[in-house]
Amino acid sequence: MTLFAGANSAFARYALVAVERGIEREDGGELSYGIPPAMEQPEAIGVGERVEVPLGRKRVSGVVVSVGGSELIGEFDPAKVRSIAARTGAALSPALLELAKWIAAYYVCPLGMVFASMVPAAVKREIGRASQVVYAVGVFPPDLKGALKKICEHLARADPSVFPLPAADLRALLGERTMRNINRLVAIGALREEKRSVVRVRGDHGAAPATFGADRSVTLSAEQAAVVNGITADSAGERRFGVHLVYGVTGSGKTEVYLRLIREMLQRESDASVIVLVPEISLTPQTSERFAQRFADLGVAVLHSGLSASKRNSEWSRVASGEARVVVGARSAIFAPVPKLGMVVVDEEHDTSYKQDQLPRYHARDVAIKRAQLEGCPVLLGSATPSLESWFNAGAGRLEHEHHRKARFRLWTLRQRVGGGKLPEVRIIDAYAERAEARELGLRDPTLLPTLRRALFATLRAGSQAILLLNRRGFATFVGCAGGQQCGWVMTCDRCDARMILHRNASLRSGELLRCHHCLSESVVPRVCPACSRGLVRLGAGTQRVEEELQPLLTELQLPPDAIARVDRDTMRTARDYFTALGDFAQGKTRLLLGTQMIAKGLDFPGVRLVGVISADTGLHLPDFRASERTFQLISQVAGRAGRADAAGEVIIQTMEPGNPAILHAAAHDYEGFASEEMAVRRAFRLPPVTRMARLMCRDEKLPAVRERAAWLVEWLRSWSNAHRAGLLVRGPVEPPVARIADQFRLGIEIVGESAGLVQQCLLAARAEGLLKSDARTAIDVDPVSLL
DNA sequence: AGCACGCCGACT
DNA sequence: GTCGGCGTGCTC
Repeated sequence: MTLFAGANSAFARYALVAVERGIEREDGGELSYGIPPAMEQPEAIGVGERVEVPLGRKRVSGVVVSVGGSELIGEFDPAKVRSIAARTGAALSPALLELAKWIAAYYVCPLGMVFASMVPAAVKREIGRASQVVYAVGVFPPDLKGALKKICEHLARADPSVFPLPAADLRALLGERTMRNINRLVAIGALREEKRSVVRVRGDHGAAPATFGADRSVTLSAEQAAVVNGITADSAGERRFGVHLVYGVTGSGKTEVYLRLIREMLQRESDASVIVLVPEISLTPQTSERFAQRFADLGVAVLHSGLSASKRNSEWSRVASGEARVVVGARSAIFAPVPKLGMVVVDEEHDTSYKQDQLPRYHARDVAIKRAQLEGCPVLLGSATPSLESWFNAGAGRLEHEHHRKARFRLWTLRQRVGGGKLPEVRIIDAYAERAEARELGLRDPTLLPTLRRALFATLRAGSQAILLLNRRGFATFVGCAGGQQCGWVMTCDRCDARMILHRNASLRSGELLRCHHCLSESVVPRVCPACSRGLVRLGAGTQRVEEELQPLLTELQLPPDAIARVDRDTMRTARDYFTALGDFAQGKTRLLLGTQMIAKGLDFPGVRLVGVISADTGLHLPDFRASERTFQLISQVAGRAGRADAAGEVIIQTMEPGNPAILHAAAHDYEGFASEEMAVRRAFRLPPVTRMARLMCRDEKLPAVRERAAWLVEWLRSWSNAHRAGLLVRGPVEPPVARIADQFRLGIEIVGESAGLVQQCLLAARAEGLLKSDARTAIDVDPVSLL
């Protein structure tokens, strides 16, 4: 014990801080810091508080995970313990802290990284927050005369609840044109100056005008009422946590069910708030407007990627203060700091955008369930095409012997469209057969085959609207030598093992360029084949190609070229572009919407009579066990856009595989049939949701290095499973379909187990051994939504 | 994630 | 002989 050891490093209290860096150690990676006594005024630092701490020569933010005495230093050299630099912002609630710990453990990721993504950057950096001087009534001195006396009489008469007031409001109240008298009153103590922290939003001129018509609270159908009443009853009483899967066909009025239940829950608990998650892409002004109108009295906050930093920060504080009791937002809105959680709604729960593809790789639906469990409230999962995970958890489509695992979700079904609307008629077109027909008609390699072409022509001529889906961007997906087999040259990316995609671009002299969709590199299109100097072919149509093919059709119909809107990632640079395109279509300004999966979701367009799927096969043969499920969902979702309300709609699906079960079931609007067939496949091959999976992806610039590391990991994981009798299946190293991206070779490892717990234990053991961590060379993905 | 320390090739 | 490559490990 050194006498002077404490001279500059001993503190009365210490804190463990999870810093927002990728520090990953077996103990979790929290670092110990001293708490300077002066910092604990007026209130002691507590668990969950956000702080800034010195780390190396930088200052980083973090969250206090525990406070205590010098025992928190552990083995670390006490002389090296530094002091917390600052307290920033409000503390995270105990439930959010607990949630963060669960995410860090379940998704095998550093706790600090979880905190980093729980609070938006704008909120952390306090963008738009300023301190504002406000005035409160002080003590009036007895012997005042003239103007000052009058002002004090005025202040005494005023409603005390309006204070403290900002300067401008105070001047207005007192009818003073300048600050002169107010400043004099401050000087003598009749008024007190205080500082208050406010978030100012630049360029915010109040709520957006309601341009989409007033939201009317309609009478519920018997089915809807049964669901609302059932869930209301189920979540009453002591144990309110429960997961409710609302499976309802498109147009069955799921949203109205959510709205009623939200109202019910908020009425039941006057201090609670509700979080509504929607896929980023469907968070349109129309969506948020519906909530904003229905819950205008309770306050609605909308969190989406299009918000300015200051707006995001102000919405966040409206949520935290309870001023907004309904929060609508995409994935990260599940971390909204509501004072008390009354319910969570996850709309379109099957949507893969709920899974974050960067660290921490969490699934917002599953985080929502965990948060609801921690806070003791119900969760609603809604979809017309539930993920097989949720379907399985709801006990639907299970075999007899699988019922020993009790259904964790309650299933609620809406089978009818509200207002008696009919589901659209779907026609499957054999693309192979119709191509022959097209050739006879003299059409050169068309993307729109005769049936769809005729239907589209008729629809547009009749003044109706149509939607065309092709889930592929660009003009052509294949640029190669016209010599075919004799030469075989194909344009590929030199940094990735993938073909480059041809994009038309009018601003270029050549009018086109090649782009790699993996590393985003670009290249000019060679004039001739670099290998043999023959010409080039451009095959495999994308949305741009369809757009070009549609132009003569529009001319024939005497429609202007802008009667069609192409909606894909290339044309929609910002959220605003997307909203504008959908808005124009909803108002009938555009007649034809052509796009990728972006157009499959979103809002209802009553004027749409025809939906065409140009190629149902695009995603069908990806080497991913969910390829069928994805295809089924995409076709079902886009087909649901046709003919709502009173008018019947038509859907035409072009495919090279007219007998494919995913396509047949989607065409028959038969989710349950599809689910039971697909579940049989998953069962036979021991794939999720029957089992649980985690996937590791190793990356390295050098191929032998990845091979060695992946092989070594596979070995270790297998021997761990054997030693612990975990029965895990470790598959790999598996070469992914694109084996090299941006000069990084990739190799995957799939870990499949009977339960999530077994898979997690294995990963945590590997991490504790120091063999596995998420870094630039290894990605850990628990419950992956894509294996590509 | 940064940023240091530390051991092997082409330069003055 | 040195300058510098990025591989490995620590940051309280």
